Amino acid sequence: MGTAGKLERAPGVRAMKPRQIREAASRLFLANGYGAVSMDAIAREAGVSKATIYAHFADKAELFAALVTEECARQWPDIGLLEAEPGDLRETLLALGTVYAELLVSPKVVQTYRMVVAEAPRFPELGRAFYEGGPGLICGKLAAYLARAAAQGKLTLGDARLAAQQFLALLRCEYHLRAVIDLAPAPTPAEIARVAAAATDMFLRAYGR
Amino acid sequence: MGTAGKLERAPGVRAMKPRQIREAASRLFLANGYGAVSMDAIAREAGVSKATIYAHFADKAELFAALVTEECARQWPDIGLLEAEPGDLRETLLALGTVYAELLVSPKVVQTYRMVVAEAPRFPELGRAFYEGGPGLICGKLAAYLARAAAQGKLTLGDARLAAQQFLALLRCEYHLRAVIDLAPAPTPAEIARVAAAATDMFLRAYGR
DNA sequence: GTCTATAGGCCGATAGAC
DNA sequence: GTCTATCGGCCTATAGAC
Repeated sequence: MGTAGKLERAPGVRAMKPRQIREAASRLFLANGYGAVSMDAIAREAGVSKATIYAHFADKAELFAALVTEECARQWPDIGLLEAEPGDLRETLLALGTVYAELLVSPKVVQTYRMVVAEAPRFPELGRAFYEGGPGLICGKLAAYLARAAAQGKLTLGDARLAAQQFLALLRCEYHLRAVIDLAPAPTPAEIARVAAAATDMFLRAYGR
Repeated sequence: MGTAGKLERAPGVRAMKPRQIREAASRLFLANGYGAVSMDAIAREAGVSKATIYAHFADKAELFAALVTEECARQWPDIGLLEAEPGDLRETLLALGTVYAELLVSPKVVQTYRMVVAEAPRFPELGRAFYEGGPGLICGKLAAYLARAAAQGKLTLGDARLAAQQFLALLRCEYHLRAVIDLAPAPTPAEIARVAAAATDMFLRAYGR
């Protein structure tokens, strides 16, 4: 590491420019949208020349699609609690509900959602990437979890997938809408907790035993 | 009408160009987004010169804001059934649910939503216009309706506003998300009916007596 | 791989005639 | 009010040196 051979480079420095480009472009696109961001602006923000960008990405559309797709896969963590065997149902739903309701109004997710919605007609792959990396993924896991809980007699349900969609819809609620159309203010943690509790209550009153 | 005086014009012809501009711009913005539509394209589509557009609108941003704001106020009809005295609750919720769930995936509403979401950070007035002309309006009316029904002993609820939000959230469900991110296919009328029925069921199991 | 320089086009907005 | 003509600028993308 200290003595670099002829053909070596420091690992952190290798391919540094591409990373700078990705980060700068990602930041600008998420904040300003596809149409309002120029390649000049990205080059300036990344500290490289425009030609360097074109050495790594065919054109602006490809750069945009690559970055947003990447972002879609990255921002949905922390649903491990749905993998475990169903314990106390209310507790699990409340915990999942709080995490998910919070995530749905977080700046990163809101910005990514805006990009995907705005450009979905012109970049169809973004819609699929967003859905499958986010809402679709969690909905599938929740449905499986609910089906297992039902098999254990912890609740009574007809269609597990529908029930999962309903629970997630209750978490989306008005706060998500207000966040994506920029209607302040953002919900406080207390309001998030209230929404998660209300969703859990309603869900268990409908399907609990 | 047949004999036009010196200073008269046929009423349908008066101010025809401005209307052509509005219609053409509206169509193009809704289909392609703010950034992807040029003033040249609008002029071409409207059959007028660019200078004529600038005689009626200060600049592109003002034209866009005016049209989208207009569109926001226009597309939420048919909630008269919430003004009447509460009759059969299940019937009313099911009827409202069907209309609303259908509206939420209609092309016009989906396109308007995309515009508002995409440009909300740069045109804050759009978010307010959309919310107050659409979801906010209907939520307020539904909350009032539910409160009246509760006063008549038809259901038991804590917070009417929260309950209204929950019912509307259940109607939004996954179909709205899939529509706005362009994930085909659009739900069939049968699927819409199923969603409305499921929302009504869940709501009444939670709050009905 | 990365730069500077620039091609070539389209954009928003305006001037001035009618 | 409406047009034609045009300005200055910024945009995407590339050529060519190193």
